[in-house]
Amino acid sequence: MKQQATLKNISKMLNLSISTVSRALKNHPDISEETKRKVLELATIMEYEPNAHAISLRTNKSNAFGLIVPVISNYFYHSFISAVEELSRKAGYSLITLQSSDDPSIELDNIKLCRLNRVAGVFVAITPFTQNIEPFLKLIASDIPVIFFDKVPDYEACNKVCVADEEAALIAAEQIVKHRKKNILAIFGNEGLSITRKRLAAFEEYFKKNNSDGAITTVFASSPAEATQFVLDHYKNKTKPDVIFSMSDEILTGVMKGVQKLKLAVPADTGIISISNDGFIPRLYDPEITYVETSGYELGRLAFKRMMDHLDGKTFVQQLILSSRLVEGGSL
Amino acid sequence: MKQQATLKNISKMLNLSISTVSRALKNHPDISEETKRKVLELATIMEYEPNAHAISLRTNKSNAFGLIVPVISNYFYHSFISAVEELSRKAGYSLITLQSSDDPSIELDNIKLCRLNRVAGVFVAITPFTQNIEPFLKLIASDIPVIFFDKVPDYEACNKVCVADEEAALIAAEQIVKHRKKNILAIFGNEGLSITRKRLAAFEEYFKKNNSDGAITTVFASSPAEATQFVLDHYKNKTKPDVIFSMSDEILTGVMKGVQKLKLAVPADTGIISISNDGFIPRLYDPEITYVETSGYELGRLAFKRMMDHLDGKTFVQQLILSSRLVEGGSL
DNA sequence: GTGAAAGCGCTAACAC
DNA sequence: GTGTTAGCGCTTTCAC
Repeated sequence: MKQQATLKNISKMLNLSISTVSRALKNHPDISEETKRKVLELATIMEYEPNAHAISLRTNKSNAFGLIVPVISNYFYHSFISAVEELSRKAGYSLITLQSSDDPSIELDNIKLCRLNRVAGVFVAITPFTQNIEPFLKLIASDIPVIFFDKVPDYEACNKVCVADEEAALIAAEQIVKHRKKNILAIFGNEGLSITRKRLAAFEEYFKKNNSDGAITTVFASSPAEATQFVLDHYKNKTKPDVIFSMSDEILTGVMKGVQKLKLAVPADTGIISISNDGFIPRLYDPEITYVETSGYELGRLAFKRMMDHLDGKTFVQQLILSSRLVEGGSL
Repeated sequence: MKQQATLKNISKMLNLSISTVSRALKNHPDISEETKRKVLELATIMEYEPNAHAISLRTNKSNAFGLIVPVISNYFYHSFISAVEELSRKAGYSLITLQSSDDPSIELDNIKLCRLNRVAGVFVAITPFTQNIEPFLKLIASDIPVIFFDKVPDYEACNKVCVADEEAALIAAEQIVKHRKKNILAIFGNEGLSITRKRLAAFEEYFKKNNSDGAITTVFASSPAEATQFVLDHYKNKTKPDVIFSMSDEILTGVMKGVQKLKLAVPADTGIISISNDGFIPRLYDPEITYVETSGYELGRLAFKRMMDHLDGKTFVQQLILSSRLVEGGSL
């Protein structure tokens, strides 16, 4: 194995001191042009690359961010990860990706790993079961900024970036009313999640205010299969729904399976509208499903910007909300 | 900000030398029980955590793996990443995830990053445009093992783990013959990719040997939209295909959109069979699509095992193939 | 304009 | 059983 290029052995070869070489490579004004030239030349030949660990040790900071998500293989998170990775690399940082598998104790391990690696900052979406956010506050106290995204704690005094859950539900409700649908089957996700509660509240609120004559049937599906079953059940009734609202991509996959099973024509037999991450799922069908986008990729960009601002000294607490937008398919 | 617990300041507080503290924490037999007890107690109180960078600097190895993929948001790779992350964490390693965005020059940067961070090993799926694998060979020469997966170079003398492309296509062909389909529309991906060539060759080979009376129409779609178009075109003909073979999840999404547009009944009007990563896409439809699985998650497990074996000294070159299996839906 | 030395946190060879 | 020392690669202060 070829020996590593270090300041030490470059300096030896040129009969210079280590510090001179270091300064030459940093283009320090003290060093003569002649010396700089020689050093640079040899460094290039030897493919000198500074040792990241040595630098991290000195500065007690690494050139890496930590990113903790409940699961990587998720409709939403891999878009987020993709965005953050891209921006991190461009800014000269690496990204350490960690998943908690919805387990708070693994999450705790992951926090510890971030601390061990003295990461420059942490992006985190907490698990549905995370109760205690003390460990995160301790990270912050150790001078490691934490940006919560998507699944954020209720605790106020921390940096958060979220998609506009209320707004997304509201836009969907608006569309339903605009298309004069009267008999709505609204399928939400797990009732315990705050995302469900928020979207549900906004959805119902809108109808209370704007459409007293529409009948809403609200159900909660904790899996796509349950969503399918709800569709099958409700279209057996005499009074069939004329539109299905789906809270998420995951629910939508279940809904569409039901729709296919019953061979319902969309939008003739029933309208469909969904909230979706990047529109991947809604675009799988024909006609494409009309959806309200809450983009993981965009959220990643927003979170990254917040992180960099924080590192630039804008350390005040901020809670950012990413706007949603309607993408028309042919399903309404 | 609270001061970090280090060996140095623990030793000061106990009036011991740094090395004694170090040894006590490592449960070294030389150290007296009494001392060990005292040290351990204080270390716990102070929440001592060894500095990963200091250790990496000494050993010139870090506790992290590098993982380079063309894109994170991909049908296949995020399952792979998920598996490798999980196993890495359990083995005490972190995972640095990097994406090359299908750009060899970014890939080069990523390799460099792995080297700077002195990662313990690298998992890599190369971009479709990677010509020069010298940089990877240099990593290996610097004592950093490289495991190629999925998209691997033609170069022989390196460690590779792949899904069984030939076998997968063969199993699919077998099913088509078994179901007595005679008029086959076979849709493959980008003709330039080796994965396409392999699957195509195995597919055609099988029919040449086993079913001289079946008519195969082979087309290449470089996007789901093109696949959709192929379906629309071929079902306008007098002699309609009685089965569609789709080479990948990506193609399948396009195929199914065409099938929905034409309101073809599956399997009555046409059979469908696909090769798929984890079955996520095939299971979205009703009936569920019969597919041959080439699991990214399983491939991740295999690659990780190979990496650990390599680190354990089994450094010989190996090329591993992950078997495929048939998962029956109701589409044939 | 250049060099010597200290120190980041940790480990291990070598005293005693 | 414990301490001293040197060194991993780098930066920076202080000398000259």
